[in-house]
Amino acid sequence: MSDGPQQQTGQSLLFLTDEQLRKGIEAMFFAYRGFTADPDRILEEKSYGRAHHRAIHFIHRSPGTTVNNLLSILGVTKQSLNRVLRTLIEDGLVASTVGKKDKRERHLHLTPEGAVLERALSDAQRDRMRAAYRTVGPDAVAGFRQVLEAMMDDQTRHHYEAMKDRAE
Amino acid sequence: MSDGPQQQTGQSLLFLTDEQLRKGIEAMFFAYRGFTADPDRILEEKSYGRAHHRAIHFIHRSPGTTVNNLLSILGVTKQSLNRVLRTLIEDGLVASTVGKKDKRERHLHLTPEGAVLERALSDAQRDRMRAAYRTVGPDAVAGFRQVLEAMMDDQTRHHYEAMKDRAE
DNA sequence: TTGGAATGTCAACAAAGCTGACGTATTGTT
DNA sequence: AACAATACGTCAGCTTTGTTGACATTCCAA
Repeated sequence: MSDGPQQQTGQSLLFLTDEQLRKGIEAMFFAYRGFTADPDRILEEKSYGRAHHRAIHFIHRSPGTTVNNLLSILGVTKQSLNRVLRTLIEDGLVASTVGKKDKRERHLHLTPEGAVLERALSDAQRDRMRAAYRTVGPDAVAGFRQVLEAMMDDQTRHHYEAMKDRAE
Repeated sequence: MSDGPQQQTGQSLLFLTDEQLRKGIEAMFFAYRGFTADPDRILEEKSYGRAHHRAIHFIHRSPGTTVNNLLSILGVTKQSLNRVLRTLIEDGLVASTVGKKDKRERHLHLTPEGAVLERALSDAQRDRMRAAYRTVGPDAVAGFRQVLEAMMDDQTRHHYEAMKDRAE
């Protein structure tokens, strides 16, 4: 064969070789380390971990969200999330208020102090992202986002889409 | 101002807004879950974890690598890696042989059985990657790789580059 | 009104990271 | 030859963050 099993519509399928895919896999692995490195440094000072960061991020994104909702976004068990939330509440970074309609629910908000940490974390993470984006330009960034979205699970993509256009 | 602080060379900087960057951050977070989901399922059956997967992957990539080298690629402590390596060796997936030139070193290889698991894991991970790549096309994939590479730490990028073109 | 479903909390355990200390074999240096 | 440095393995103990199981509270529907 000269062009692979699929019908070629004029463009090469060389980007689908195992070798190319393996490079993508390794790039993803190594890049994720960079992605978390800067916030990790800030978190370490305060003795928090990535789980705290994720909780803070999505509470900031969806103020008033319930524990259950946060659970399904983060994809962990409620017991695991609860431990993190408890410390954040004790430390005064997150406020938990009993639901008005349904008293079983707890609505979560960042306190002013929590918002300060959120800002520090997301600034750090955005700085690296911005530098990368600026280096490669808008077309590459568009491709980046397309691949990531195509890589998500359907359920996960649902969460992502739901949040995506909320504030634009 | 009408066009932002930087000098515009004709193209918009809208892709550098905080909002766009936040979307990229969330896309990265959600996509990484998809990225690991398929191998995770296979690993769970065998009571292994992601740490085992990473070790197997890079031993496959660099047959005969030493423990020290693997350590610096993975970015963990030797105690942590050793725990994983020990179980893989006990289970007969990895072979550790004393170095010929330097007898202090141990050279790591996958056994045939280890290669079988490696293949299963990377097939699963590649399938998803391939589907994503195919959906978005080669230009988007090129952008994806560019952004990931720009996001890495310098040290990490060094490991990535060193491995990148070994087999093409 | 009562029993089941939903929401959230507490307890105990496991995986996988970490530091620190130490032993052993080997290599390199003085 | 003596000594320091390197590579590796291991023990002990700690932290973060995931898990399952048991339980209290609240809501809703039969």
